[in-house]
Amino acid sequence: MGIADRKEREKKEMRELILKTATNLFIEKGYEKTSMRNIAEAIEYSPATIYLYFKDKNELFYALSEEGFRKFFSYLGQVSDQINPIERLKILGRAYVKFALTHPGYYDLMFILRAPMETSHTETGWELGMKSHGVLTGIVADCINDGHFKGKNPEQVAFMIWSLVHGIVSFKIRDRLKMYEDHDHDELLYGALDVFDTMLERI
Amino acid sequence: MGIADRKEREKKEMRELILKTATNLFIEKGYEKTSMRNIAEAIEYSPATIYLYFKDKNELFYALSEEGFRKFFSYLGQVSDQINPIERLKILGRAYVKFALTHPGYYDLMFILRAPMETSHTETGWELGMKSHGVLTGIVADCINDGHFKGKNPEQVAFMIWSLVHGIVSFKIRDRLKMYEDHDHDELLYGALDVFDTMLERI
DNA sequence: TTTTTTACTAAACAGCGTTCAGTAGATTAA
DNA sequence: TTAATCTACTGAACGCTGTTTAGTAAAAAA
Repeated sequence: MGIADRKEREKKEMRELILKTATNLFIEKGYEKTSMRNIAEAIEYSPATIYLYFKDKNELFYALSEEGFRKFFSYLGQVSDQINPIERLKILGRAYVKFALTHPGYYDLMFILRAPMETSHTETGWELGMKSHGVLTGIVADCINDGHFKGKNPEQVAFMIWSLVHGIVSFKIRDRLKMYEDHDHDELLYGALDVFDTMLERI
Repeated sequence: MGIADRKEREKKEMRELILKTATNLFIEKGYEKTSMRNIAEAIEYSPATIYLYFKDKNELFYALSEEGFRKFFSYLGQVSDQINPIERLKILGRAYVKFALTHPGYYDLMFILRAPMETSHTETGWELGMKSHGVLTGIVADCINDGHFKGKNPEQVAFMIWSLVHGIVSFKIRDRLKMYEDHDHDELLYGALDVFDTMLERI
């Protein structure tokens, strides 16, 4: 049945169009300031049409965050296969920060924005998030095997490290670096990572 | 001129009433979900009246954040006068986390929420923020005097530490601890601080 | 007592997310 | 080919948002 095939294809294309347009708008204007009407106008359809493809604004932006998680995971995948796990940890931290600074819109959506998380956050996005976290816990486990973080709970260690990089980029993304006005931000961010590196080398 | 005095007093009282009501609403419902109409209804005045006392919603919530910064600074002031600066650092971190978990609404407003920061953030609030940051940099300076963080830039060290605690509480406040569902959150948060403590003892 | 000032509000504007009855056109069945 | 059905879409509305403005009743000043 070729007609059904074509219809299905068209439906998928429309979904893609909405998603692509929404992504562009959201990257240039930010999540909160991108309205369903904005998106509708950009694709030259009525706002109601979007609701035939996405349940509501949340679902639409969950789909976006899924794309974000895909990008995120590919960034973290770039960690070199350094034998020294502490070195891998350092590289992972820098990859994390680089992702956040390169795709602040996505990062905001994924890790900062307040959005009803009840919806199980689009299975795929969720799985990729878990997988990304697995990269970190894997390296932490290697560190512990190598005698680092002696007597520490691996989950707590991983969470501590994750919090550090999240804190760094959150301040930058949400514009809370006023007290460092006279400092170069990149220098401050990567300098903080350097300090942490030194601490990692001693535990 | 007693009449002018009374009028001024009444004006101040009205401002206080709006502020107090807004605070209550915002603490129980969150910033974004508290509307000017909600506040107006609660104080039994028309929405337009609020605009006679505050330029717009931003200014109203800047006033709120000022109160937040006052509370914040009083929390940080609680750091014991331990002689060992590393110990002071640990206590400061716990005070920070405690503030954020006790007043998540304020914390969100002060450090997470996206709001036009152009307005120089109500001088008083800004000054208290700087003063709070000063507490941290002061202790860091003491640490460096004691031979810790050798060769490191104090600002970068301070920012690193601040980022860590900010990251920890941000994940909690913005509900991003799903991957630690089976862990007790408090245990995770304070456990992460413990891990960091151990690292502090070695640098 | 009359004029002016003050404190306030009703109503509107333009935006928002979302829903729903209705429709034009494509598809299918007779 | 014609009639019936189904599909994709939309106009208009609902109730919400922050904000502005013209107008008013009461208080203060003249």
